[in-house]
Amino acid sequence: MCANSYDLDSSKEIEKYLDSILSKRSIFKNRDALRPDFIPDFLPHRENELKRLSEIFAPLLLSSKPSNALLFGKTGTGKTASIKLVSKIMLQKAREKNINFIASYINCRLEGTEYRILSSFANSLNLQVPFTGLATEEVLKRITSYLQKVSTNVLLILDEVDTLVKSYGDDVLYELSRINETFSNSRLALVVISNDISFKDFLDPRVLSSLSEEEVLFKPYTAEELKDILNARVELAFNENVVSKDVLNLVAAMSASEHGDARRALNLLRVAGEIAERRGSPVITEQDVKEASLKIEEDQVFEISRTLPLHSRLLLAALLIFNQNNQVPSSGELFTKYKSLASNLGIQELTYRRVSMLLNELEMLGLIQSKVQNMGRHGRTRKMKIATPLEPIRKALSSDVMLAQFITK
DNA sequence: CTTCCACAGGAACCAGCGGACC
DNA sequence: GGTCCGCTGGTTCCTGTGGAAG
Repeated sequence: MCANSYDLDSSKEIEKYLDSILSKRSIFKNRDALRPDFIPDFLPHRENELKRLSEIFAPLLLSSKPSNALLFGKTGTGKTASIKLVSKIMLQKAREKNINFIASYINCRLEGTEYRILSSFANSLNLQVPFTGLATEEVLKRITSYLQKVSTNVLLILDEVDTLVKSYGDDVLYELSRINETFSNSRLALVVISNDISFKDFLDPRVLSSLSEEEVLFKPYTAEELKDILNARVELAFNENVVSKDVLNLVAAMSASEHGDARRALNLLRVAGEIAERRGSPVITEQDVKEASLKIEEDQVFEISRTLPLHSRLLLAALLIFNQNNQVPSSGELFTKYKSLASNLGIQELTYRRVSMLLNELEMLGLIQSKVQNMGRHGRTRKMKIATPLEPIRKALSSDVMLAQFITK
């Protein structure tokens, strides 16, 4: 009985809540237009780059071998969007004219290893390859003999290739860049995208010369350019008069100061929209934008800390304890603290060497910050501290049953 | 000027897993 | 069923180093 009336009440509550949401006119027309994987048909301020790219790869549709290309630029400068747009249009053209054409997009950071990149490539060619068990060279061999057999034109896009090169070297790039020599019936053009120009230093000169037959540089957007991009996207994403000029300027200015990253600007706008929507407001205010900016950072920190592996979380907890007492520990002191937490929980602690690597990873994630300090006779050490707001970290760690006991309010 | 600390971080190696292939 | 493979997540061993103390 009791449970029943409870159910009744809460279902009424939910209904009321849903009604109130549905009755409100959403400020969004198409929320997805602000998502990072959305590829618009119009990319402002990338006209030159788009033209270059289509010139470079047009020969593929005439079944002749085009140059390989190297695309550079910081994150959020439109590299991925541009090449995806070009390949999308090439695909349409190829279909119209009945030409064999495959565009294969692979993100090297997400795939992670040489083997997975090649097997993902194979799968995109409709060539089934087991996800483990084969030698990497075997996968490559299967790909080449398949391409020899089917006779097609392939645009292979390797995004964020710097992460691959830094941990595995350029072997795969070398093989792929000369893959055309091994078959005569197909053509393959390689597009390599990197956030980091210095990655060229890691390449063998032969690989470099083959990859950089064409180079396209993507400059960061200025605040003015960001405004145009936002404007174009606001029309797709929001209903009329939701985003004022002032708000748009603010978003553009905030993002331009963060290296002209369009992806982040769009994300900021989306989150600000969601905040306004939840508030029941018909328009986005500057306050919403500021709140959104804070929320984005805090959510990121929370999510990263929550999903860290056990020993990294232990390290973070140890550092949090120091920071809460306004202490900035050395790496050695932090290690000692970490060991005591671990033994407290009956967990086998890792070696100092490994811990040192985990700390580096935490620093790469932007969670912690270290400063080398020389103490002469007393050696050299890194002073460690948390580099983000403490609250989301505290929240993430105390939601962990095991760690909660160490985290004080 | 030399010494020497408290680490940083590279290199090589290992165990265990899931899986392919013959 | 034995041998090979890639990959993760470690360990062991080692060399390198800035600058205050001596």
